[in-house]
Formats: sequence, C-alpha cells, structure tokens
Amino acid sequence: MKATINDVAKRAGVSIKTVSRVINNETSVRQLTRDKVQLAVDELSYQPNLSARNLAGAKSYSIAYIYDNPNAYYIIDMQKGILSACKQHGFELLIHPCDAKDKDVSKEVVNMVKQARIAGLILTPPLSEMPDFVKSLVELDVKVVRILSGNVAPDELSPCVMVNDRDAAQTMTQHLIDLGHKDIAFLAGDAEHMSTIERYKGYRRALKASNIEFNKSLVIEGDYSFDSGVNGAKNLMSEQTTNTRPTAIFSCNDEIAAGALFAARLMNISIPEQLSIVGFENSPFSRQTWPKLTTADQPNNQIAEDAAKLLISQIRKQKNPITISQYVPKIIVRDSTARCF
Amino acid sequence: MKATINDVAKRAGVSIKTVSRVINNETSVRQLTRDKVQLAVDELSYQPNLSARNLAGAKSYSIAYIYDNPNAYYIIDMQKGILSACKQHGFELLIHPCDAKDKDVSKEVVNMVKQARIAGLILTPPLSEMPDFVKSLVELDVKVVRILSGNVAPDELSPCVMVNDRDAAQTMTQHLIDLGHKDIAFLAGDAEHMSTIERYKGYRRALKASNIEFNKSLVIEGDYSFDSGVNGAKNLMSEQTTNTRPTAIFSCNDEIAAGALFAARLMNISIPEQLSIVGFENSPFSRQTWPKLTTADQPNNQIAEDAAKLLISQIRKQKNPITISQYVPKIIVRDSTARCF
DNA sequence: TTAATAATTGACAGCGCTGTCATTTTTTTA
DNA sequence: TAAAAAAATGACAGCGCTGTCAATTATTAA
Repeated sequence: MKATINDVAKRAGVSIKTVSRVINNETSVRQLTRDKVQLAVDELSYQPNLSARNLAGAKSYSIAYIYDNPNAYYIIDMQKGILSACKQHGFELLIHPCDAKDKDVSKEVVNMVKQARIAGLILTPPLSEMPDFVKSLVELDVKVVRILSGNVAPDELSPCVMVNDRDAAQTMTQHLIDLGHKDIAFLAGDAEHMSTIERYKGYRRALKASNIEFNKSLVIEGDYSFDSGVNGAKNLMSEQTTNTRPTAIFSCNDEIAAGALFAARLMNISIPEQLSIVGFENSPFSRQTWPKLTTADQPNNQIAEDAAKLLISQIRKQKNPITISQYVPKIIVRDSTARCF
Repeated sequence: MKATINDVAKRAGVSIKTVSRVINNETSVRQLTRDKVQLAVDELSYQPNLSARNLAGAKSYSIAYIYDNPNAYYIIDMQKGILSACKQHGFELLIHPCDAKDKDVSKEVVNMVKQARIAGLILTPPLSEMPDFVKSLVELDVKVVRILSGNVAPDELSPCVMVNDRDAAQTMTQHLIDLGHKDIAFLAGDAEHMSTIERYKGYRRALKASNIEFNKSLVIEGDYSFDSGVNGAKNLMSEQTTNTRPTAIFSCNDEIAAGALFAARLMNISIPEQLSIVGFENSPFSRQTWPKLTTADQPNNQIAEDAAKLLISQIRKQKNPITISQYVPKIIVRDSTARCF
C-alpha cells in the first residue's frame, strides 16, 4: 500500500523527524543523511499525506484559485497551469468561483479562506483589479498573487504577474497602420477593466507614433460582449453617422470583434475589403468566424503556472520572490484585416 | 477563531464522540441530544476540519472530477455544479484534467486515486465512455458516477446520469421536417462517441416517423471540429457533387455547424434561405455566428450537481442510490433554420 | 588534547477527528 | 418488580505528520 513517513524512516535508518526535514527542504541535515533519505523516498515512491501535513503543521499546503470571468477558456487554461505548478510542489488546489458584482464577495471569500486554512490565493481579472477586495484578502494571513493587465503593478499589495496588453495593442494597431489604415476605430470593453485601459493606451500610442491624428468620435464605449460589438460597429458604420467612417476597427476582445463582424454583415459591408476588424484574446471562436479574426494571443497556461510558482515561493518565504513577470501577447494575423482600399 | 469539535462538545455538554455522531448523521443518538448538539454547531458555526476527518477516519471526504473535453464551457459548468454539491455535503473537490488519447491515462488516474485517498469520481465524456478505463477505476476502492449520452446505462459498472441526446436529436430533426425539409444531411461527430451515435439514432427515428426515405449519401462522417463541418458541408453542397443536395443540415455540435456556416459562405449559399443548418450544445458562440444558430441546450450545471449528489449518496451507502436521472436537451430555435424553399 | 560551540538528530506531544470498545442509561420482557 | 436486552454515550488510542526541545555528534578554539 501507500508508504508513510515511518516506512521511509525505517528504510533510511533515521528518525521520522529527519525524513520530515528532508522532504521539507529544511537546512541542518547532513548531505549524506539527506541522500539516504531521498533514496528511500524514491524507492518507496513516497508522497507526504496532505491531510496529515495540514493537520499537524502550522503551515498549509493548499492554495485557492478564485475566479469570476465569463470566459471559460481563460479559466480552464489558468486552472491547468496552476494545477501543474501545484503538482510539482505538492500543493493542493481549491477552486472557488464567485461573483464579482455581488457586494458580499469579499466577505464570502474571506470566510472561505478562514475556513479552509489556505496558504495562498491566485486572483485573475476582474477580481485582481478590485482594490478593496484585494486589500481585505491581503490583510488575512494568506499570500496573494494577482494576474493583471499593465506594465507595472498598481500597488504594493501583492506580487503580480503582468500581461502587457499595452504593447500588444500598440503592435496590433501598428499592424493596421502598416496596412495603410488611418481612420481606426476603438471598440472598448468595460471601461473600468484595466485591460480596456491598457489596450486603449497602446492604441493611442501607436497612432501617435505614426503621427495619425486622434479622432475621439472613433472611440466607442462598451463592454466585453458580443452585443456591445454589434452596437458599436452599427454606430460607427451606419449611413446616418456624421463621423468619419473608419476603415479599420480595433476591438478590445474577440467577442466584440465577432459582434462587429455580425453588424458588418447586417450592413452589407464586406470584411476585410471594406473594413478591417481585429480582436484580442485568441479565443477558439476567433478561428470560427467569417472571416477568421486577426487577434492577439497570450500564453495563459504559462502565465498561470508562473503565478502559482511565484505564490508558492512566497509561501515558502524563499529568497526574493517579488519577481513580476511580464508577458506580451502575440499578434496572430488571420483574414479579417487587409490593406486599406 | 475557528471552532473545533471540542468547543461544540463543551457547549452542548456532551462528549466529542457524540458530536461526531451527530455531524455524521449516525443513528443511535437521541433526538434530544441531537438537537442540543445541532444548536451548538449552529451557534459556533462549526465546520468539521476536512484534513482531520480524512486523516482519522477510514472514510474519505474527497471526490475528484476527471475530465478531458475540448469544450471549456462544458467543463466550467460541470465544475460549478459539482462544487455546489460538494459544498452542501462538506466534500472536497479535486480537479484532474487528463488526456483520453494517451494510452497511459488509465494508469495515471489510478495512481492519482490511490495517492489521494479519493472516495469517488465523476466522469464525463469521452472518459465516461471508455469501458476499460471505467473498469479499471471501478475495481479500485472508489465509487464512480458517469455522465453519458443515451437512454439507458450501457452497463452495470456504475450509476450513470443519462443525457437523452436521442430524443433531443429527434425533436431537432422534426423541427427541420416541420419546416418542410426532406433532404436533411447529417454531419457526424467522432464516430465512437456515444453522443454522435445517439444523435444519429434520433435523426433516423425522426425521418422514419415522418416516412422520409433515408439517404445514406447525406450522412457525412467527421469529428467534433470546425474543420470537419467545413469539409462536410463543402462535400455536401459543392457543384460537382452527384448526390441530392440537402436543404437542411443537422450538425452534431455547434462547432461543426459553425464550420458548415463558414463553408456555405464560401460557396455563396445563403443561410437560412437556401439551406437550414442546426447545431447542438448551445455553446456561447452559437449566438455569435451569422446567422445565430438553432441548437439544443442541456442544463449542464444541474446535471453535474445531480451527478455529484448521486456520487455522494453512493459513498454514504444511502438507501437505493442507483437512480439514473435522464435529461433531454431542449431545442432553441434561432436564425439558421427556415421553411424549405 | 580538551573544553566550548555549533551542527545534526531524535523523542515526544498533539493537530482535530474517527474507530473500537467499555460504560451507562433506557426499554423491554418475564 | 427485577433481570435481560437494547440503545445511547463516553474514554481512549491513533491516523501521518510537524513543532518543540532535549540529546547526540561534529567542529572549532584554546
């Protein structure tokens, strides 16, 4: 059956406590002893019992992934990355979906953390962007790592893994500019989301870099939904509009872009001949629209694994763990963009 | 801080063991005592420590959700349903993604179950449809509940929650027939998946019920992918084809349908005027295609919660738990179907 | 070389709960 | 009514591990 720490101790000819020291990577174990123990561990393919550890120690070996994100693909990817880090370090993962809009989220999550003796938390947008929420968690006896949009962490509350949407958005906009577009519209996601803000900044920066005059009427407020894309594009492209009609549309995510595509179809505007449209996120369905969407992809799996590792090293109080990784999403050019007519 | 069983015992004026009996719903506790204890439990909002339980008892309070399904929305829904049942019954959920195509899945999962002292497993397609895989798990000391396509469980290996794709597919096909279609094609998913088989049976049954002659050349083999839909529809609708060209296409899922939509666009066939197309699954993007897809929706959340409850009652060896719930997906009519021209 | 110091190692209690079995209380039977 | 049977309760060990602190061994200084 399953080996216990006792079996390992006997086999290695040392005390239980010494085995415990080795598996916990504590100092003050002679190398010789350490090797002996490690050998026994390997031979018995021993794995510490998480329940016993959690029960006995002051430490906890559980981390939780708290999420509220409408995008299932994102969550699944994150989850997989986190799980993989957990497996590597002998941690356990608790999954906790919640509703960011609920005014009691904070209380609810705090309770859950207290109840479950959790060592650390991973937060993704939009939860990671809610300062009060984050603060109430940081004040507990848990480590927190946030995944966020931006170049620099917004505060010192916790280490963060940053996704540089700004640079990606700039590159994306530049792609449009390189195709000869000058009248490039911006279909925003939820205004309070950092991803929207960052993508907007990147968009502006690209225009500026190419000396293209910014036209405020080409920026349409909205949210991260298909309908928002439909309405935004209608707005921009309808016959009655008094604005300059854009020749390209930057959408804050793929859903918005899909909405814009839908609207274009409605108005008999052919894509990409009469209008270029780009998305952001590389959701699976960005390959299943007509035409397939040019979009930006981020390695969510990797990001999540890094975040989890960062969290675990925080928990173990290892060296200098406030490393803030930065990822820049990569542009994927497909069929929804073309040279300006 | 957090209340322990000891606190409850003191407050209720009974022994620890009696509290344990109450919270485990054991018999042979007088109603009066039970009430006293329950009161103390409520007052202290006591929740048993899972680690201690797992460690002390022979029983385990962990169940695992093993999945391998490309559809993230499906997994997230399932997960949420399971989580909700777990919370209600004080169980813990382990998440374990795996790769059904890997020849060592079975070994890998078996190991994981042994390692983690898991009381039960929830399996969804395609894992739930792999007899050898299921068998190797059932032989361990764990309860298993499967979620499957069909009317009746394929075997006695474990209790199952059945999703009646057949009836749903029949209704869906009938919808097409009601619109005057007679030449209805069938774009299959992976041939070995029960969902494909069941949906096919429903399709055939609907044709038969309306005395429509079955035309084998309208059935196209494929898999559950966008590309499969593209190719299938091209095949069916191209100019050179020698077959009857269908006036409607039944696709085994929304991705295939989206592919068919894509192909139709390529071939300048207008939907739904010249061709009706239906999907299956009600994935979010079925609302984001042009035109929006008529599809079939199933209450995954509820299915998952039921499956988890069934599993937990199995674990507790309660009464007669081999209840096999049956769900019939519901047709959602949108814009991709129209009366036959 | 020996005493003093530092580095390793181990003995033991106890985390919060459940299982076993003994004890007490209640109910039934004669 | 007492004795026997059944039901309810409790005492206690122990699940596998970690924390504390004492004991042992190795290393350094004198």
